Amino acid sequence: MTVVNIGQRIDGQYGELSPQEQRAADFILDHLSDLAVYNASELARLSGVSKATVSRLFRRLGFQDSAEVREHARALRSYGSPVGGPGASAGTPSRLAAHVEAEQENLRRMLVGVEDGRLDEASRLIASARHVLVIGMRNSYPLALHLREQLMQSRDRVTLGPVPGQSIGEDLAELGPRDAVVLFGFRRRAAGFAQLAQAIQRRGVPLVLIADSSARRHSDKATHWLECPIDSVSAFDSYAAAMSLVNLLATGAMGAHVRESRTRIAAITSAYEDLDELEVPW
Amino acid sequence: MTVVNIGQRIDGQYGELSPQEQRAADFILDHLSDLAVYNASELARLSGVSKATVSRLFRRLGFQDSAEVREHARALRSYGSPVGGPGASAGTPSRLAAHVEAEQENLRRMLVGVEDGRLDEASRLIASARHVLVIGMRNSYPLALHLREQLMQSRDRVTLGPVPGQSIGEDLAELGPRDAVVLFGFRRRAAGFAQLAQAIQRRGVPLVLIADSSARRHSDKATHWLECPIDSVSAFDSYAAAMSLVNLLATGAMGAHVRESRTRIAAITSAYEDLDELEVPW
DNA sequence: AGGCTGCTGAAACAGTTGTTTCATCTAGCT
DNA sequence: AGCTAGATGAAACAACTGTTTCAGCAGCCT
Repeated sequence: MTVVNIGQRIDGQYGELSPQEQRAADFILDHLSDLAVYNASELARLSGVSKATVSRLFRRLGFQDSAEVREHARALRSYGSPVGGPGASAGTPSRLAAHVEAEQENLRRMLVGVEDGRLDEASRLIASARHVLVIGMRNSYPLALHLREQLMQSRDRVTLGPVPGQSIGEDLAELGPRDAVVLFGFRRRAAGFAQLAQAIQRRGVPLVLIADSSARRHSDKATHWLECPIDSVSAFDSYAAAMSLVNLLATGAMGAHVRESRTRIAAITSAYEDLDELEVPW
Repeated sequence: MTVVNIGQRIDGQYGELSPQEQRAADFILDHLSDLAVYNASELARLSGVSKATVSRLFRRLGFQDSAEVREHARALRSYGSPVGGPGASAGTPSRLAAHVEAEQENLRRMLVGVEDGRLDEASRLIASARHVLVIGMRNSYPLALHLREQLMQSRDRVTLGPVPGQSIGEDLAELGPRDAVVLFGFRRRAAGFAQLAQAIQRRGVPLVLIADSSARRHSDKATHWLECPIDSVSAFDSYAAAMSLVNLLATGAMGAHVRESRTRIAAITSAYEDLDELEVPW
């Protein structure tokens, strides 16, 4: 069974629609991807017809009422691929597609939560801090590790904690207001996380906290709070969006850094060289 | 002038919000990118609070009424489209959008390169191997680390190499045709990569090779070749899609594994428990 | 011209949404 | 225990939304 979406329905009977109905239909077609955002009254107002006409149009298109259209529009909204009906979901391919769709949604959400300048501020902080300490435990550790490596491309004095056999306290003891800590705090945080965040705050060290929504309660201890979803259709959380955020942060820090450092050229060049570097012959 | 969006407003006073208000705020944060789609009643229903609470929350956040929130949500929604602000775009917002778009493209390509059964085969191999050795150096190391942690959720005998102070040769010496190696080989491979791959092949150990296109020349040494793009608009490669692939592989290995192991229930249960686990009190 | 048909928006109306009020409840305090 | 302050949802209500009715109107045929 193929789902016939509203755009197709309009195309199918555009000719039989009355002039005013066509006007409304035009507007709908022009805002298909946004449709869920408008209600029927607005549709009427924005397309310059009466509410009555919109109401009639929906009927004509085979919908029971405007609520049905709304519902339909929301189903459309999660587009990304005009994936087949839900029936096919049993098999492998759509399981993978669902996975990818979830990732894309995570990316979108990550972006929205970060694009209002937070990312830039955090980048600047990291770029200009005297010393940067990156902390991540358990599932957050690979992210911390990766961020540290990337930051090292454009600045020095970036350390990773905790180093085995040394407490974080020791790392922290050397930091002050002119330094910065990047703390990853994704779900399944180790015990002591709150104390750690608090200790950082008390020492007056600017803190960039990167975590999923479960860490909101700690966000007040951070000077910069970057929320990143890790939702997944599988039993494991997915850190793809987080990985993407790490890239953004490292990139941003490099960009911000170069403005105020004489190492600018060297930094950029070396990073780009890395990119283009030919494989070493073995 | 920075626009203070609703997400920031919530973060700014999350602590002062009442429990129910936090509940509603959580829902809003989780649907920031979608916010324009919901009206206040739905927000109330979906987040499990009364309409009154939602109404009060909006006030608390500095909005006149829900109409203002709606308007605000629509303004937010504008990302992704060429927002068009003439000079205003100053790079930042669309730079981020471009980044996310590149990530999504990587995800799609990763999926296409993997959904023809390769992933399933690799998963089954990993699930049924006697011993699994996961190897990743440099930029691939965080991925290897993460994969190892995830695989440990559903099976034992998963080791990570190389361990500092020990050569990979030693790890490898104990492996044979009934074991498996997962080798990450993303761009900027260390010298010796080719020899390593060859050594694995010669020992007859099944090899899952995960890397970007630059490693194609090594793909013939692998029994399972999973290509994953890491293209990025920035100076750094992005491992988001790779991270996503790791999730798929770990999930698949768990799924394949349970079919032939009595630890099935335990494995699934523990993984799901992790998911739902309440935060430990600190 | 007259009669017919279908399109249309104004208006009436029923249903829904969002705000405010109010009684109840809870936690903290004495 | 009694008291207080804040939190909360039910309910009342005002505002808005969407459907239906209805009268006007334009086009068309005879």
